Amino acid sequence: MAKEAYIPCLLDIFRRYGYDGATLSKISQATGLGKASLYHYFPHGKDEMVSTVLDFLEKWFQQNILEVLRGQGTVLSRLSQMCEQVIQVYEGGEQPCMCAILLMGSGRDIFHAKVNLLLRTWIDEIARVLQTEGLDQAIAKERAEDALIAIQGALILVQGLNDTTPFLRIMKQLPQQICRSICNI
Amino acid sequence: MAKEAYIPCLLDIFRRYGYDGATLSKISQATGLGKASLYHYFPHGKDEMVSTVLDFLEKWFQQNILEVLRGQGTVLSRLSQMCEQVIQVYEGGEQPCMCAILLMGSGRDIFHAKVNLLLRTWIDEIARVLQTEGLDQAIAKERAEDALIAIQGALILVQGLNDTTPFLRIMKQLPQQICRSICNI
DNA sequence: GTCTATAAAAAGATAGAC
DNA sequence: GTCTATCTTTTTATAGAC
Repeated sequence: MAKEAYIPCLLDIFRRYGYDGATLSKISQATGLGKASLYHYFPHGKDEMVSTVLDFLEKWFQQNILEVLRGQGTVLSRLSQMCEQVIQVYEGGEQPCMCAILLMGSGRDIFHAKVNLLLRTWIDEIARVLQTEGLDQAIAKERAEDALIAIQGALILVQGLNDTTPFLRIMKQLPQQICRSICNI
Repeated sequence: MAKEAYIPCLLDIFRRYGYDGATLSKISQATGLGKASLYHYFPHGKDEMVSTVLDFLEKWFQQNILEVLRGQGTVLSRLSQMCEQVIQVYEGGEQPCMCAILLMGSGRDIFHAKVNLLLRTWIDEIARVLQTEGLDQAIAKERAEDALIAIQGALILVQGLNDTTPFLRIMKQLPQQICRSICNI
């Protein structure tokens, strides 16, 4: 069995318990693998598991977010496609964001650089899309930040309220919201 | 020394390391108290420390957020005052939110009810303020949710970017944003 | 109230059989 | 590749002296 097969399970565990809360015992139980087997796949232990999951998510991000933003169609259409992907990956708001998870707790020191890069890349790409449609550079960057703030904030609130409604509402409104001066002129 | 004296230090530790990452060793080092002394103040261990911190934050929230929202002045002025308090408590975006911290990790199971109540209370109070100024009930609730989403999302983004600028920008824009149809008519 | 010392439990990690 | 067994380290918790 290839170690990639365990990524969905690992992702689930880390999102559920966080970096510090995801103990090897829990991971062992969830994957059905003994601790020794886990070290066979991931010689450097938990950190390597997180790294593997992050690499997977980065690839997913490249293929499903960046690709869509760089693709064909109007700005509005591209942002809508992005939002659909976002809804998918967070399972309609049921799942927290791995980036946020890693920023809370002692995993922060280890993985901050990767999370930082991913967030900046995302912001830059949204801003680029808005700019190509004539939006001022500074405004475009702020709008892109606003988009990520809305996504991350909605995911947090939804976790706290135990109700995904606000997340789905925000995702529905986001495309119009972000390119408002472009569409409304 | 009363145990209340250690609350700021405990708050700092939990915000920095999260529930699972905040070990007794770290807490011992940060407070300058031996482990046995910690159990003298908090017989039930870490959970009681978190509970004490949460009680403190709840009181702060009552006195500095709810009080302001229920106070004198225009809607815009009250929301502005709220935002100033928010900037204070999160130290201009440097500090993460204790609610978000507790929602990520295994502390979630223990403290979710308290976090949930606090978030709902906050939303309800903002919505109430907007309603008294004639805003439709459903819209007011969505706007209140939007406010918390903006705050929480900005705090996450700022942690990821290591730059508090977006948080301060969001806080500056928030009052106008939230009561826009009231002010713009 | 604070400490030292220590115990008990859990987590992280490895050796070696199959 | 997976396991049992074991080991080390860390974490949690307590007893008892001062």
